[in-house]
Amino acid sequence: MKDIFKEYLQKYIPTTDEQFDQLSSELTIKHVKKNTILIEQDTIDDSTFFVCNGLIRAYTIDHQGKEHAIFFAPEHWWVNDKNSFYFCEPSLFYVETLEDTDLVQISRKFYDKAAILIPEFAPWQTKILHNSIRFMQKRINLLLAAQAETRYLDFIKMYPNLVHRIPQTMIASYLGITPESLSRVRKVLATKGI
Amino acid sequence: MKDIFKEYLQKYIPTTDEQFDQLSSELTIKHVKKNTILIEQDTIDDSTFFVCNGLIRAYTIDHQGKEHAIFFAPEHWWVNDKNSFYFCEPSLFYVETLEDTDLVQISRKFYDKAAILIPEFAPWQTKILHNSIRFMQKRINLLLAAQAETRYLDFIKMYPNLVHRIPQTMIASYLGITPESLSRVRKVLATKGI
DNA sequence: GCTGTGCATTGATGTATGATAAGTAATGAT
DNA sequence: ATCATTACTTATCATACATCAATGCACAGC
Repeated sequence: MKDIFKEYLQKYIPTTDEQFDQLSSELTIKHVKKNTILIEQDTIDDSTFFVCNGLIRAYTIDHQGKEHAIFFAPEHWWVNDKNSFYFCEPSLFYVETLEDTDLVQISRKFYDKAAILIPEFAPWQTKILHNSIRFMQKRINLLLAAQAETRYLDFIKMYPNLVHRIPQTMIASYLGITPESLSRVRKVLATKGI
Repeated sequence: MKDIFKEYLQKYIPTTDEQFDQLSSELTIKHVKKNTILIEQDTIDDSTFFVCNGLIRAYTIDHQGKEHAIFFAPEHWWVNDKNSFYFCEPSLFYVETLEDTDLVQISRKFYDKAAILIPEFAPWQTKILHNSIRFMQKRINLLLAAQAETRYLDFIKMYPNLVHRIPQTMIASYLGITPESLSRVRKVLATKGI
């Protein structure tokens, strides 16, 4: 399983097998059943997960008990709660598996070691952060500007292969609408020929 | 004006006057009148602005011609469009002054030079990125979970000193509601005693 | 095969917010 | 100071979406 992570790493930044071996002790393989909670809301956990296979969702629960999907993470995504991982404060959301998932648990130490060992590591992580910021800005703009149908169309365009792996209830909560509304949106789109 | 930026910098990371002088050539002082557009949507501009005094807003215009505030930036904020600044792609939004504003225009080169000259610079920037991500996640969660009144209350809590400097139309667009709705929300809150 | 449980759909009804329009207050220019 | 422009409020009506409740459907366990 670590090999998947190694290959992924080597795809983006030059990493020798020796370098990887030195970092390897900071990595833990986990095979996790569907519907397992990896990070609890309001707890402190500084680990990051790399998804080898499977699917993860991050979500919050509001005071009414309603869930709101913050993001989904399929294969080759990094998952953490910045509040907890970076700032050592209570996490803002839950992180949970939606499928049986193989993942690599990465300690905070890994980042520090990797930054020293591999010169390209830190800049690459910076790029990932920038990417995530522009992604979120796009999403905020959609939530402000577009209505349900547009948001759903954007979702299936962005994640064409996830639409059928994620329950509609959760897609609805990602879009900020109820499952009923999503169902109606889908009905309208179906008459238009998707 | 560069002194304000220098003091700000030295407050967060140890920077000698000599180090700062070496970077100074990558900084340009600008005094900009109210309502001046600094970055156009859909153009490429890799500069970052540091606000010394004044106030800036970033916003998009949708296909209906409506404006949507992405964020506001008062004194001591950094402003850029990641798409343009980091990825050299067309910017996602406009950046405009809401008040007469003094700012430092920072070139992309500044970042590279500073990272070499000052060891703490890159980690500090990483921290700013992480902070901005958790801020945006909070905002997404609010847009998904909360209704107008809660979002407005959160806004005035977050930016107590900005509420009276930003026209309500723009606050409304930040919250994802119409100015009329904001007016209604404010009326209800007024009867409750703010 | 049944039967239960969890999602998705559908319909009836309610509500927060949008759209439009018009009035008032504040701001800025001459 | 006056007038023009912009910003905010108020009112009415329209609508997208929520809520509540019922039904349908699929799959799991027995």
